[in-house]
Amino acid sequence: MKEKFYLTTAIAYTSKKPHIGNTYEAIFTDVIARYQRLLGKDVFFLTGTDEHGIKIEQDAIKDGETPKAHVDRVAAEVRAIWDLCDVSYDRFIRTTEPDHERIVAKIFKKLYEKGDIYKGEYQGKYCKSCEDFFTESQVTEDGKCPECGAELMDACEEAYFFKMSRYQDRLMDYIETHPDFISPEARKKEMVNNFLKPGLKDLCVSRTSFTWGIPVSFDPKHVIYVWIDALSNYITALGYDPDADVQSETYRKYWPANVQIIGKDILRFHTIYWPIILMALGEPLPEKVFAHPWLLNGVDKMSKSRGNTIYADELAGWLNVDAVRYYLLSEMPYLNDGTITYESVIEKYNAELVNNLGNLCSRTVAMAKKYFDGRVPENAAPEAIDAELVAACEACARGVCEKLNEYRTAEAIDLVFDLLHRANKYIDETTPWALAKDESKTARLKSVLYHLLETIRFAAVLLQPFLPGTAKKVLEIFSIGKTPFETGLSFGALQAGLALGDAGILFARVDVEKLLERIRIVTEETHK
RNA sequence: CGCGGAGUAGAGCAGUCCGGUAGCUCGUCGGGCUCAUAACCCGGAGGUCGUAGGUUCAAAUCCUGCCUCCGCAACCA
Repeated sequence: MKEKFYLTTAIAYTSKKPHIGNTYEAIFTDVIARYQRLLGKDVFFLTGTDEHGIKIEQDAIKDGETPKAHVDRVAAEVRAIWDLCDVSYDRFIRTTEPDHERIVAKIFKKLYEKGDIYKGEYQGKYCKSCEDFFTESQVTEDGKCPECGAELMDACEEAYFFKMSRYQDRLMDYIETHPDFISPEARKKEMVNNFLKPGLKDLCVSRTSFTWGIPVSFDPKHVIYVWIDALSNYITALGYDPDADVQSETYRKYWPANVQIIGKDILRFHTIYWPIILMALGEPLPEKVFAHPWLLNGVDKMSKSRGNTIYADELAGWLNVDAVRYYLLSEMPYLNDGTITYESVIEKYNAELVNNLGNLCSRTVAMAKKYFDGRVPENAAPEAIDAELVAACEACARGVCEKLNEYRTAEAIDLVFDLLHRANKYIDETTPWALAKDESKTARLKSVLYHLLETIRFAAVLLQPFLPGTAKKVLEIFSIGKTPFETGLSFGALQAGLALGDAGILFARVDVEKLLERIRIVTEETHK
């Protein structure tokens, strides 16, 4: 039986259309999902949308919609962007699905009956104009509303709380005995030092200040607050039921998750509250929670109010999907925040996709057509330098797998592009155009072209997780489809005599200045 | 002394664990090549490796102090 691999993204909040930073998470996770499938595993990739809460209620009113219409619209936008970006999820869950709502209500009830959830009072500050509650730590230094700056009034609201402290020691044990559970390492220290060591406070898990949520079944003036609702998606999507004697086949097969990929902003919820909820339910914990950094526009955090938001679909429209994927994957650091600007995306596109990858394919296929009538020649007269190229391919394959196993996608994809650079250099070293002029060197010319074509095929196999669309096009030159790593990463698999397809133009060159100008004009129009 | 990360060429980064002539990409200057999408390949210029000390034959790398920037610090989706 195939080994399973279950991975999830955080679910996107359907308050507004997701920007490129949100999209990064889906693409990053997609790379891991595709990689695991190419390794031959039975992968289940879950993503979706978080659709309850006061913000959505408010945004819907602002847009003159019902909350339901609002989340339907935004969820469709999220899904359209994920689809456009070739995010190969197996299931797209929405927290407004009846099955999810039903199970979450049951989970809440079960935890209440176990005594993990109790009724108490939520102490806080309330802003009349924003109609929103804030905690002491959220308000401004002089005690004003962090949103609008107005005076705040003391407020207290009846609410249900989760007894976090009850599970604190068990969670500490788990973190200590599973050193890879919270990753990267620096993030683990933040969680342990800031929250666990000082001692956990109980978590407020219900609200009465809004109604767009899942009602507490035994006390319906309360709705279940985001944590239990949203986090549970990872198991409700698999058919988990807290009251079942035997869990569904899907759940038994895939849970616990091999990795849950999230943004660093919601680490606490996924490494403290979520594991504790699972412990309370008596379910196993995920193997790993991986927190990725953020993507900043220049030095600023992206936000609609700043007008500096970049969207994946717009960017893909200017270039193409794999240009977006390539930029995000190669430019995003492992720990620190990454940056994105239109200019940097276009420059990277020209330098690597057009000049390195695109041109390598173009020049190699052109030579194969010219010298060998578009057929793969045999490796007739190999020399030492060819072995170097083969060794580079094999080292690249090993390196890509090592890096992907550590979720270091930037370093992994860079290795492939290093290999492509090596292949371009090999052309200069072997000067096939000179060999072509001397009939006595035809055998050697065959070997050179064979090695080039095989390197391109090899690189395309490795590019499949990162740039699926491009990899597919390149593999089509060799008349092959999706290729698992096990069979694809063996240098020499390419058969002599094969008729090569047409490479065409993989990536068209872009004039940076002209395109930036067009983008500037159009974005000013649409984002007014 | 709350916890943690970072300061390396004009920009963006690697190297620091296991001290030994400072490296990569972009930009810039020059050369080569002509198979290719004016692409590709080679070379030059450009850095007191935040700062002050210490250890050492030798420090970007180890130790100590200081400066600067950033993340986290409990209900922010």
